[in-house]
Amino acid sequence: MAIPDNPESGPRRTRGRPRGWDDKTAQNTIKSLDRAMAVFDHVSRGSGLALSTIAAETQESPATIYRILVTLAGRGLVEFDAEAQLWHIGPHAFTIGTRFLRRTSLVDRARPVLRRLMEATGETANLGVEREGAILFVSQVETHASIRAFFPPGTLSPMHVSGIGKALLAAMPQDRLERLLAGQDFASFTEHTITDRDRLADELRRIRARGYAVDDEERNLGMRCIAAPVFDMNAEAVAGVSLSGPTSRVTPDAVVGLSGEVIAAAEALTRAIGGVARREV
Amino acid sequence: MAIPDNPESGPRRTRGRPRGWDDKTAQNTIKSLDRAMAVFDHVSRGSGLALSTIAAETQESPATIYRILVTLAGRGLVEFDAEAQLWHIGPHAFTIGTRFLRRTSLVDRARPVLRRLMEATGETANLGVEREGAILFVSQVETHASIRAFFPPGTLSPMHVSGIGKALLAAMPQDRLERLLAGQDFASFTEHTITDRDRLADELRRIRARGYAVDDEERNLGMRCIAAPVFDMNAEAVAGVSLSGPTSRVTPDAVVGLSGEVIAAAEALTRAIGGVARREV
DNA sequence: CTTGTGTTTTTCATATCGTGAAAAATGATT
DNA sequence: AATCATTTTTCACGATATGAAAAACACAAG
Repeated sequence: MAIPDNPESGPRRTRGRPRGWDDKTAQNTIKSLDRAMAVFDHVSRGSGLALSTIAAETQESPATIYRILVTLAGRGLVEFDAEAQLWHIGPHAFTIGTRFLRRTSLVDRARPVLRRLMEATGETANLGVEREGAILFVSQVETHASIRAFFPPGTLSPMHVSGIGKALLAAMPQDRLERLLAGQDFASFTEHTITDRDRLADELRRIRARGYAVDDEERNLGMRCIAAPVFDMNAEAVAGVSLSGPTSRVTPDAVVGLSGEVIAAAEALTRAIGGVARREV
Repeated sequence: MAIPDNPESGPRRTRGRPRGWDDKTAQNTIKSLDRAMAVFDHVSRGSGLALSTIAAETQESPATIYRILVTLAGRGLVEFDAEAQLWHIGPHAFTIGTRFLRRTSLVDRARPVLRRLMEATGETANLGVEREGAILFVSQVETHASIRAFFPPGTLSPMHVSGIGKALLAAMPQDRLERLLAGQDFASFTEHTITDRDRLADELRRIRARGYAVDDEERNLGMRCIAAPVFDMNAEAVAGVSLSGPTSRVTPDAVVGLSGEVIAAAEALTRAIGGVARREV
């Protein structure tokens, strides 16, 4: 299967581009609009909020909140439950929000995240998804170092020997986990491969606890791998981000520091595809 | 919109309710906010709009548009594609929008059911609810097959051309059915679309008899769909589960077998949300 | 390299319009 | 009825959103 990895392409009619498009330009924001959006966000989080509650929690005057809500309600972005006198997120917010899906491709969104991760750490960054009980590596940004982990996009790997695979297994509901493992034969690749079901269960517990998985020469001798899960809109783990490098650089000591970067990248990607992390649910 | 709302839900201290909550109170709206939301909506509709385009189409000054966009971008509601210099809907809009679905546990409960249905049949499984006389597809588990039915969550479809729509119509009390159909124009999508009121009545009788509905290329040529209704605690059909796939796989012969799976899934979901099927009443 | 063109930002002076305090309205509670 | 806890509305003020125009910018053409 060819992985469509289209780097820079398409129309490029760039004119009048400003220099810094970081967030320094955040001086030109409209204050009142920003505050209104904060209220919008707040309402969407809660499940039925009273006007007074919102006012208190957002530190705004009830009058202001009232006008914001009425305005948003006029466009269906929020909704008023007249029975219970509570404000909810409205249907049109859903309609607008789902329009985002039209242009979301996990792979495209992952590129900048992977690049940043590689640049921050100097190691090869990977993106993998689950396909038929195995991990399919779909995208990658390679390090510049001459000694590097190498496995091209398109590679398939059993779940129990890949960092991403273990990260996904650890983030999975129990029943689905069991169904997936039922079809596995726990093939051994190196002397470090986990081939025992109980040891894997232990490992998954550990992964859940610390938030990232490590493939410690379980697939290839001399290669270590750190991975974290990416969640979709349903808080289901749909992909994993990983960092892979030679054991000489990715030492057990280094893993601790690198894991932070990997987790941050996974979280950034989760946000970029409109996902929500398990714990936010 | 008939999504079962959990009646428990927090404080119910209803006081100081206003009289008319129609739209007469739309005098208290905030002008600038409303205009900003119009821009937001506009951006979400388009697929990549230039600042100048938005300004022209919304009749606002470029400067204003710029500030609105920068503000919204600060919250991830819109996004700026620096390559192409185009504005898009942002990931956070999606995040907020999907929170609409949390108002009901229906979607959450449906996930495992849909997944199992997909795995059992190999075809894409969908969940839809009725909203304003149309079917809103709110959740989906896609098949892995490369030839697949595709319509993203958030899609709206007239009731008479969707399997779920017909299943819901068939499970509806007569008076509500008539009220709903009154507002329909029976738009035709393919040569198989049912555009005649009497033929639809026949079809609904057939659906009631066998317990499932079939969309036989009535919406999209080459796509067949099998659907069954999901009931809430009041034995009202509040949602539908469907299976959709290409006519090459979902043949008339296959429909018989698949329908059993669909009905089972719908019944499982009915149980999962504490509903009761019509006949159990 | 210089000039020209179609963009996108920033500046700035102006009056619009959003704001909060407080009063009025409203329905639940006693 | 009277009281209370909310939610609307009113009102006067000044913060701030606004559009025009100028500046900054990228690219194309000369």
